[in-house]
Amino acid sequence: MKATIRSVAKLAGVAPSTVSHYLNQTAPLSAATAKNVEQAIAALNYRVNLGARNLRLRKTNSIGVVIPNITSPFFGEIAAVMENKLWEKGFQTLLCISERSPERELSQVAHLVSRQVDGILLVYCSQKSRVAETLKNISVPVVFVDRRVPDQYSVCTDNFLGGRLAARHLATLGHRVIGLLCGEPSVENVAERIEGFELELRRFGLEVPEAYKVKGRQDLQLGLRITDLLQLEPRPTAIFATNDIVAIGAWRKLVESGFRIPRDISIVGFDDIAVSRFLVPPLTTVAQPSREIGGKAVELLIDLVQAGDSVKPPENVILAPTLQVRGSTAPLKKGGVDGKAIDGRLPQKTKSVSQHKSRRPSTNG
Amino acid sequence: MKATIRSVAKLAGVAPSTVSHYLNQTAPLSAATAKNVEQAIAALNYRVNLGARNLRLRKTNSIGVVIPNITSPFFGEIAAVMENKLWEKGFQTLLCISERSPERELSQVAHLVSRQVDGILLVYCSQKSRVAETLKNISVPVVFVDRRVPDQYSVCTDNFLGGRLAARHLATLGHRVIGLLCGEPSVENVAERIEGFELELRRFGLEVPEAYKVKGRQDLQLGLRITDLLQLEPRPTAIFATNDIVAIGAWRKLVESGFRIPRDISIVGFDDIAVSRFLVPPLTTVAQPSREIGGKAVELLIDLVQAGDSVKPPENVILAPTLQVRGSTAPLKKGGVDGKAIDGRLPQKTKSVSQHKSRRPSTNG
DNA sequence: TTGAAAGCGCTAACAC
DNA sequence: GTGTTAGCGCTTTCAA
Repeated sequence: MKATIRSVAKLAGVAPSTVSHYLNQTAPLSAATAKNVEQAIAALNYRVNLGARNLRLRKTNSIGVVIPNITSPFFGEIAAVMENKLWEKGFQTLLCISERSPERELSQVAHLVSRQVDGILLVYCSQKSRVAETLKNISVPVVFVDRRVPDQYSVCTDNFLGGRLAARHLATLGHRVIGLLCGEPSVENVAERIEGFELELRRFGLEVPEAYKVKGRQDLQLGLRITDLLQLEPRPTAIFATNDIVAIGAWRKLVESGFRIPRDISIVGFDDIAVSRFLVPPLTTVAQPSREIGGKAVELLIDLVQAGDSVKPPENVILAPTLQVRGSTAPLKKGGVDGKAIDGRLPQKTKSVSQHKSRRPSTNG
Repeated sequence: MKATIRSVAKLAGVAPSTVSHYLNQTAPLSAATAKNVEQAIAALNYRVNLGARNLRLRKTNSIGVVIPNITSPFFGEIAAVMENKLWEKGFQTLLCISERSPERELSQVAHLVSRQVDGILLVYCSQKSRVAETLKNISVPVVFVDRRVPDQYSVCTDNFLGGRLAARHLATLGHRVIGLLCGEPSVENVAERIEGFELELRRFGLEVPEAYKVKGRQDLQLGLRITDLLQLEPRPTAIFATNDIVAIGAWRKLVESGFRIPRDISIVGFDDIAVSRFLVPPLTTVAQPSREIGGKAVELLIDLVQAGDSVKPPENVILAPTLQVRGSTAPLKKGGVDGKAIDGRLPQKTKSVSQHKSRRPSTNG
C-alpha cells in the first residue's frame, strides 16, 4: 500500500497534522520531531498526494493548453515555450491537441475545466462566436493565443504589420508584378496579412490583380500551385506566401522547374519556421515572435490566476513580427521579364545567355 | 460558488448519492428523479470535479509524457501521436519537456508520480543506469520510448537495421568511398546505427576509415562539417548522416558550395522528418516508424495500467524502420572520382563533361 | 510546539 | 429506487 500522511505520522509517533506542518513548513517543529518525521518519510518512501492536496486547496497548479497541433513548427514552438515557462513557474501542463476539430476542442476545454485546471491557454480552431459562447459558462481564466478576441485576454502577432513588412520589402526591391499565394481569407490571421500586404503595396502605387492570387488551404500543395502564376503574362517577379510551408512548396516547385531563386523570382514567406533557414537559398520571411507570444501568454495567464478578485481588465497583446531578409529575395533585374516559361510540367529553358552567365560570379571566376 | 454534487442534490430534492448514480449510471433512477436531477444540473451549470472523483477512485485517467523536446520533428510527432491516442482512450496527457536536462527529467518524473498519474511514457535523456535506479522507487507503470531498457517495457526503432538499410542502399548503388557524419556514439541509438551501417558495408567488402568519420553533436552544425570530408582524397561519393538534421546541414553546405546532389555526391539521412521531403532533391532517408512507436507505446502502457495485478512480463518492442529512396542518392558514376575539390570555401569546378551531360535526361531530352 | 477534528467533492457499500 | 454513512489523503483552524 502506498504511504500516506497518516502512515508516516503513525511511524513517527506524531499526528498527521504535524507531518503536514513538516512538509509545508507551516509551523515550527522541534528538532527531534522533525528528524522523526523525516526518517519516517524516508523509510516509507512517502510522496505527497497532490490530488488530495489540490482538492483541499482548491488549486491544482495546472494549466490546460489547447492547440490545433504541435507538429507544425509554429505551434510546436509555442507549445514548447509555454510548457517550459509553466514548469518554471510551478505549473503542470495538461496538453490537448484539437487536430483542428471544433467539437474536440470544445470537449477538451470542458474536460480541462472539470479537471479543475487553474487556467487555460487556448489556440482555438472553432468559430470565434462559438468559443466566446462556451466561455460564458466557464469560471477559469482563459488567455487566447494567436487569435484576437475582443473583451477577452489574448496574445497574438500583428499580422497586418507583417503583411506590410513583406510588401514594403518587395516594393523597395523594385518589384512591380507580384503574385500572392494565400490561405483562406476566412482565417482571420491570413486575411490580415493580405490586407496589410495590399495596403502597403498601394502606397507604392502597386496592386495585385485577382488573377495573381492563388487561394487555398495553407499547406504545401498550395505552394506547388505557383505554376499557375508562372504562366501569367507578365510573369510575377516576386511572390508573397501567407506562410512558410506554402512558400516552401513554391520554392520547391521553382527549384524543380529550373527557376533560380532569387534571380528569376523572389519569394517571401511568413512564420520563420526552422526549416526556412535550411533551404538554399534560405527563405526571406516575416518572423512571428513565437517565443514572445508563448511567454507573454503564460505571464498574462499566471497573473490572472494569481490575481484572485483584483482582476485587471481584458487586454489584447499584439506583438510585432520582424522581417528576416535572407537569400530568397533580391532586387528586380533591369530589363524586365526573362525568357523562361512553364510548358506543361517541364520548364523549357529558352536560355538568355546573358542571364545564365552572370550567375554566381565568384564560383565561375 | 461552484456547484457541487451536494448543491445539485439539494436543488433536486434528492440525496447526493442519487446524483452520483445519475452521473455514473451506476443505479437505475425513476424517470421523475432523473429529470429532476438533470434540471438541477443544468440550472446550476454543474460539472463534476474530476479531482475529487479521482481521489476517491484512486485513478486519475492521466498519463505523464516526458520527452527531451517537442520542436524537433521526430519527438514532436511522437508526442502528437501519443496525445491523440491517449485522448481517444480517455486519458489526459500531462506533458513534461526535459530539455535534455537529467535533473529536470528526474524531478518531472517525481512530480508526475506525486500527481498520481496512472502511467508514464518516458523518452529519457539521463544515464540509463540512473533512470533504472529512479524507477525502483516508483509504483506506476513506465514505458520507455525510443530507448531500450532491459527488464523494462520499451518501444523503439531497430536502429541497427536502419544502419544496415542505409549501407546496403549505398553499396548496391556502387559507392565504394563513403563518409560518415555521426552523432556521438555515447548515444546508444547513434552507436547502433553506425554499427549496423558498418557491418552491412563489410558484407560488401567495404569499410569506412576513421578519417572518413566526422563526429559531434547531432545538429545542423555537424552537417556543415561535411567540408572536412570533401577535402579527402579520394573524395567520398556518398555520405551517411545519423539523422536528417545533420543530413540537411550537409545538404545545405553541398548545395551552397556548388555540388550537385546526387550527381556529385549521394546522401542518406535518418528519421524522415517532414522537411526531408521538401528539399530539392528530396532526401533519401531511413524512416523511423514514429507513428507506430507512439501508438504502440500508448497501447502497451494502457494495457499495463488496466492489467492490475495480472501484469505481463517486461517487453522490448522493436519496430523496423524503412528506407525511403528519394532524390538525394544515385548510382555511382563510372569513371571514378570526378575532378571537384574544395579550395578554401569555394569549389572549383574542373568539369568532366561526360558527367555533366547525362544529368536529368528527361529535362534535357 | 503539537494534536483533534472538520471537511475539500466525490463514490460506494449497505440499509431501507 | 433512494438515502445514510464513511471515507479517498490532505490542510487548517483551534485548543491544549
